Amino acid sequence: MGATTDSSANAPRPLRADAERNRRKILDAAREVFAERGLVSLDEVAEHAGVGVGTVYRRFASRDELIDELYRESVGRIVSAATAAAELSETEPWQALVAFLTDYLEIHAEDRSLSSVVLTDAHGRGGLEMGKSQMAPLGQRIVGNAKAAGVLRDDFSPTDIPATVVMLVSLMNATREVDPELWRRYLALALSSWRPGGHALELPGPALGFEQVPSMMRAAFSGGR
Amino acid sequence: MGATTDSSANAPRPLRADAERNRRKILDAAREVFAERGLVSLDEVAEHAGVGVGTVYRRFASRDELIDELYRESVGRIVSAATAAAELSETEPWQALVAFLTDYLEIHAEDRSLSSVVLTDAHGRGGLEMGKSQMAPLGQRIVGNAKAAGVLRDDFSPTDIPATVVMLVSLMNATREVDPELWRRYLALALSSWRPGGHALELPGPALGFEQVPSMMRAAFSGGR
DNA sequence: ACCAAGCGGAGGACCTGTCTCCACTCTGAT
DNA sequence: ATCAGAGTGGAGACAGGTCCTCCGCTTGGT
Repeated sequence: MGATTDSSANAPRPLRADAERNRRKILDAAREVFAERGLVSLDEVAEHAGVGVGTVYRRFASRDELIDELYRESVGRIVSAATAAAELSETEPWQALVAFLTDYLEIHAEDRSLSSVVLTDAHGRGGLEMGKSQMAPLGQRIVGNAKAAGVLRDDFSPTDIPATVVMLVSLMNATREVDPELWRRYLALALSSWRPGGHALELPGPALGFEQVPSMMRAAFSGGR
Repeated sequence: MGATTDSSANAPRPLRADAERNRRKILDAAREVFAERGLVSLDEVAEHAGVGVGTVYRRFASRDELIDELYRESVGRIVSAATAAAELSETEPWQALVAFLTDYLEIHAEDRSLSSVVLTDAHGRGGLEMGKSQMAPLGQRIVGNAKAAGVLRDDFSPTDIPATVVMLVSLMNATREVDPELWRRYLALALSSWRPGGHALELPGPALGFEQVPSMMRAAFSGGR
């Protein structure tokens, strides 16, 4: 039963030292470049990592495999935030809702490509689906508690959360370069529209300057299609 | 001074009947296909129009030229809506704001590609810039009147309008197939967050069903990048 | 009946991204 | 110190997409 070097019987094979070093370089480079420029090509990741394309493709069969590897942690952080908020919502339902959305959007603010990985099933190879599927029930519980406590208008629906996330993340992606904190202003506005009877929150930051508007529009809609 | 057939001296040349017919077919096809699928290639426009690619390229030097031609009217409609709202805002400032945003977004709802043409300068050949430049002052006047009348919170900024447009148009583009009227719900929520002290409006339609959420997410973020 | 204006659409030029291949280099066990 | 074989790099094959040209054939208008 004893193996030559490793304990577990089905250990695939230890990577050679230089190979392991390159693997790390690739993962770090990918994390960095995906976070700031989106899901670029593996050729670009290779260049950023300072290795050849061949090296990247030998280590990761496809970009999707690399994505699964990279985003496991982010998905975990999101699920933790949601779980914590769901628990808090038993006693402090409004504060839990605010905290959840704030945490959730802060995580997205750190990584430009997170929205396409986490909010759709178009990328990755299924390794993240389990984590993602936990979100809906947690969201329902947070909304349910808030409504039961009377801090949300009656016609509020749990799906208003994802719809609002779409709007805020779209805005966030459009204003990343120009004012990376701007989404907080519109989150505060959204939240204040959800209270029954209306309940104006204080806005956490200033609006955009006039000269920044074209750049936001360009980032939001230049893609065409 | 007399010309053979036409009055104006610098008339370039009358188009042959079949050529004129094809020109119309191209324009109509482009309007239709741009409205429902975005700014697709001229090859696709040609196929949709039932003419050869060569015919399209002989008539329009580039896609941008075609765009200028097509969207002159839409820009005109937007400017009219804004002008009318700015005038109405002298006497009915809140209603004017609501009407302006509703009209503006309804025009966008009819045409998927309008946002990339009208809200950026990335498409077209400059023929629409004059119209677009009229928008900012009209918006400022509408906001100014609303604030003077006390129907907008004090910290509301004129640039909150374009930021909100980015959010609502992004949502609209993501929910076109699934629920083309959904944006009205979130416009109502946005508007009610703008009133001083809070003022909950009635929501004009239901939220999305749970099963429609993934499709919205996919449409919003599948692009990657 | 004639012929220039107009037509279609195959295909060339170019771009971007994915992935393979193989001559060479380097690691690490002996 | 040696050397088997794991690991490397990057040119380039391939796929898919857009733009645009070219030229033999068709058609409208006089």
